[in-house]
Amino acid sequence: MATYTPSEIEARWQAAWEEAGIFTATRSGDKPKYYVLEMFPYPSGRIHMGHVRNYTMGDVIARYKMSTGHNVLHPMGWDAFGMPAENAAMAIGGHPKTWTYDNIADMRGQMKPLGLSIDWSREFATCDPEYYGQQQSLFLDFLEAGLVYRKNAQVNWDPVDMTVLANEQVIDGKGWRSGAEVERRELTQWFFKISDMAGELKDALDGLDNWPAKVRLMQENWIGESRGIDIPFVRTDGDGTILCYSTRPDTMRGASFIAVSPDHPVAKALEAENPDLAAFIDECRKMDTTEAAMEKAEKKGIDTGVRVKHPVYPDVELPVWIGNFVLMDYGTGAVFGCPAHDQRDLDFARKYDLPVQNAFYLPGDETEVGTEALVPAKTEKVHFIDHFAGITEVTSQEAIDATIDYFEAHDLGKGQTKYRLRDWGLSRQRYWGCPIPVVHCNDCGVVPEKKENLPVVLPDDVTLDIPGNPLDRHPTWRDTPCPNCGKAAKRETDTMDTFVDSSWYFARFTAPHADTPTVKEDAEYWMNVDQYIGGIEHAILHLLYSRFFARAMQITGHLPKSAIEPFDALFTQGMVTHEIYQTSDEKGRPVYHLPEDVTDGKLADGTEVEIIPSAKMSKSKKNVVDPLGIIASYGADTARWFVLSDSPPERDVEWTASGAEAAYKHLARVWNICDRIGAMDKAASGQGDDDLLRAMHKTINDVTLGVESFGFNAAIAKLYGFTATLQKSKASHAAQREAIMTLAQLMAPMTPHLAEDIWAHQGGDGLVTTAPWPIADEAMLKSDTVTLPIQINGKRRGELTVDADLEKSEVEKLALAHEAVTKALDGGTPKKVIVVPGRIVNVVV
RNA sequence: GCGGGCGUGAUGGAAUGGUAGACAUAUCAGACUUAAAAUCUGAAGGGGUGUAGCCCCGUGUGGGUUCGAGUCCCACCGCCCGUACCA
Repeated sequence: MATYTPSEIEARWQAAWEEAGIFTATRSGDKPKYYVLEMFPYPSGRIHMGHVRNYTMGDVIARYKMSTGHNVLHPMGWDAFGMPAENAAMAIGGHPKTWTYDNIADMRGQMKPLGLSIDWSREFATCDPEYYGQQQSLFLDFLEAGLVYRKNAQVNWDPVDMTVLANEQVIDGKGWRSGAEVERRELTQWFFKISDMAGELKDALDGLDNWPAKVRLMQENWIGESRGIDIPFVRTDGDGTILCYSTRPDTMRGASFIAVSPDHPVAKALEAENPDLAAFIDECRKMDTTEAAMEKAEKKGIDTGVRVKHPVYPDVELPVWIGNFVLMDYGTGAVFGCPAHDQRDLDFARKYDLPVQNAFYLPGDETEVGTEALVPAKTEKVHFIDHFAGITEVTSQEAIDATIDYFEAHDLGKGQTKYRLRDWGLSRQRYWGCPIPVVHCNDCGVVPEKKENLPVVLPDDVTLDIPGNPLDRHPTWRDTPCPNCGKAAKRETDTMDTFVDSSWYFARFTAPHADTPTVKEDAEYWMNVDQYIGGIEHAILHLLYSRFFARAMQITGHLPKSAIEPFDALFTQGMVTHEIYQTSDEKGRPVYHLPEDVTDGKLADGTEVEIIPSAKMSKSKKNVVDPLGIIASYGADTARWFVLSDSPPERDVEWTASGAEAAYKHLARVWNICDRIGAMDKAASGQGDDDLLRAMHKTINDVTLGVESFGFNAAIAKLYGFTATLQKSKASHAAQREAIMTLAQLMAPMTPHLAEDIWAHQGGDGLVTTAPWPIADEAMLKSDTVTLPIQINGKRRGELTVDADLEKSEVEKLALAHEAVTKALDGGTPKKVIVVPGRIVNVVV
């Protein structure tokens, strides 16, 4: 008897697919198109089981759609710019470009043996000048359309290394390399005007029916639409007004102070003359720039001495404080504090001994606020105290609306809809990114590079041995004639955020080598992405930026209007998690190690590593398994089968060696069944043909539903069950042959090589990959009888087997006659009987 | 801090509000074998008991809605993701 030898089978069928060219996507009118895309990988150097799982899922969908008569586009590329390449260059020498392209070659080589149905002719890396040159062209179009602008923004500044740090490089407020206390520094930077589209981006979420509800909710909260009011507070020193934004103007009676951001013009103006304020503002600038750090920091403030008039009670004066918790980017950078009805304001007021006064009570409970702010739901009715707009007992929401009306009527303020979403800062003070194609000219100012001069190519002759952006100190690259006047000028040395690269790659895949960003016919044919698959960690930023880009590309004529929501369906798979292995160098700085270099918590030289359960780590304490080792031992089909069967796609993946072994054994079992059926007497009669075929149609139905709903693990469980049935079957050759060929088809999206081999072995027509998906016969799915559990008071007490189409009343009669029921009733009558046809009977006694 | 999610046997997990633990791993028993491996068959949530049966408990904790809750609601605990310069 022959044995299952995946290495031989897999190489053979991959060659067959290649020769048939079936994964090369071309526009054609006779089939519906289907574009399936997995979030493209960062070329870190080695693929891991998480990648295998991600791309196998996409491959299952792509292959399934191919066999259901679709013209499938399934491309692959590389998100190739970013910090790790620069870090590698600093740590081990060499050039980011070499490191990146070497990694891409390695990873491509590791990916190909998986037998993915990828159209490799469309492959590109975002660091290819052919790609980022088109990105520069897009940038110039966005600039012309008014979608890009410059403004000052703060960055983390390392005063020792004299460089800008990413948030990730700031650890407990200190630079990761230098250990120096990080400061904030203001730079002029480029921004995309995403905030102009905030309302639209929020409203369009409603139409994304095939996105997970949690992602839509996260985006909605992130965009953060709020209805409130801008209220100018008049300064008592006659020096104009301070504009505050509030979503709770109804609590105005309880206002006891104004708090402005340390970056607010009022604060900046006073900084020069007041050393105490300057010291406080300076302290605020020591904090790193992340929202989490700001929110978790102790709430502090300082009185500026400035006073404003209460807009409703002009006799009341409110002090103006600088608060470290007020964000300049949100609202107007100034708020009024109402301690009685906001916990943060209350804590602040108690700390600095500011007045606390209720604006309302709960009806019938006139307790003054103590240590806990009174913040009932906006839908709850509250009793207002002496409200200026004349309202008494209404809900907070009604009070807010009435107050805004009152303020507008009396010209005290203006109702505003604001968003939490800020503009997208795209400037990065780094080398390994897409150069921003503008030139700074002393005479003409900021001048866009001419399109015919694109791409602005990154120079290769740089070194990363000293911190900072080497483009800043490049001897010649920076010097360039002004595109406008021709005089000597200097290039912008900032590069683009890598999120820009990943915000339109899906559109580029439709015409990956065109000399324009997109090609109309291709974009119109292939867009949208029908199924997008990726990690939940991208739920907000990447997906929101891509949605913005699709709109901006539509405005600038690079995408059709139909593609402004570029992803029709989204599936978020579980995280790719890792342990981090760390040691320290002589200066106490962290050094990281690959899992394959760590054995029992030690390096080869015996050094113990610290295992950090930080950001993205492995749930299990086991090391990360190299997919190549698995493929070498068991074959790609085993790896694919296991990563799909192990856990539900939306959860984190965990590898177990025994699971892989079991997957291999199962595939070998299927192969052996195929072998046995091939050797059967073709003419011999058998028993149980009908049972086998019924089981087969049930399995077709279950697996089809499973694949369509991303229930891959459940689909595989059904395939296990059907394999066991087939294994024990004594049916005729014809029935068993039909069963094994159907089994091969159902397994084909997951284990395509094995499926092809079985298909060929049984004399199937052509390739199983292109064979039409089997269709379940409805008539074979129905069964004549059904077994219903009988519950008494919700607890299972017996069961009843009845004809499937028996009347409800008849079922009830039979149930009441059941021994367990008569015993429980003890001669009495039931309070209630619930019969759910085909499901359950519940008797309440 | 804030926003979102998750929590079920020894383990990964299954379960349109309707028999909790499918399927798989590990375990145990049996068949085959001189033996082992491989393969095949079967058992198995915990506890009790009169042991082919029956009863009690059981899906992080505590409440609630319902004829019926792993599933829906509220509160809490733990973990994970995001938090705008990691990708």
